[in-house]
Amino acid sequence: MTYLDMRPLPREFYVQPTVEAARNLLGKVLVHRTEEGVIAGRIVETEAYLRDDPACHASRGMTRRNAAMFGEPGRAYVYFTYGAHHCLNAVTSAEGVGEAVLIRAVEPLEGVEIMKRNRGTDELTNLASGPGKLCQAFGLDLRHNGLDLTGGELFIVDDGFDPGEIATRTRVGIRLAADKPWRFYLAGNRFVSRK
DNA sequence: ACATCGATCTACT
DNA sequence: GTAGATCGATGTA
Repeated sequence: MTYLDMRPLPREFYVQPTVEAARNLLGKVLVHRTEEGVIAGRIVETEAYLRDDPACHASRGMTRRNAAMFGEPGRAYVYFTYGAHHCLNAVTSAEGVGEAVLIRAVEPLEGVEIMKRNRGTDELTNLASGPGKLCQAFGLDLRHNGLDLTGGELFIVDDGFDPGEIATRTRVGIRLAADKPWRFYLAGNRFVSRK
């Protein structure tokens, strides 16, 4: 039994208010089928980015970079930033709105050796504890922008895990709308990017 | 055309 | 704790 055999969350899952989606994605499992093998990790930290939220890439209208955010829910929005890093989002809400959930951290479950190689470290808590690290560990880049998360390559499954207590904090690394409590993580989890 | 800055990470002090 | 990497998007001229 592998996470590959499990059914991806359906499109309807992503058609819900973005803050709820951010909370509901906690505890689910992100799966990437690569040529090297299957990589999977439990989502332990997310952030919501809303349409009328100055910190959201979509808040100033559609550009080539953020176009995927305005596409159908259940697709990936991957962007490149700081000249070095990629970040993975799941498009939520409804098509044309421009909202998404940033997947900030996962607990490595499967394909750990691949992740270690991709990241150049053996330390489990340093493999995917941050959005840039997560994409590097999972081998995600702009080629995956717009990919359908209900398909068979990159998807999210529910394995019945109980996320337990969810902590709510302000988002990391933003200047605008820094007071919004739209960051969520599993309380006490050691794989989050920050406590 | 040029300047600034970013949903980050690493290395170094 | 702070600086530097490094490039695309955006704002100003």
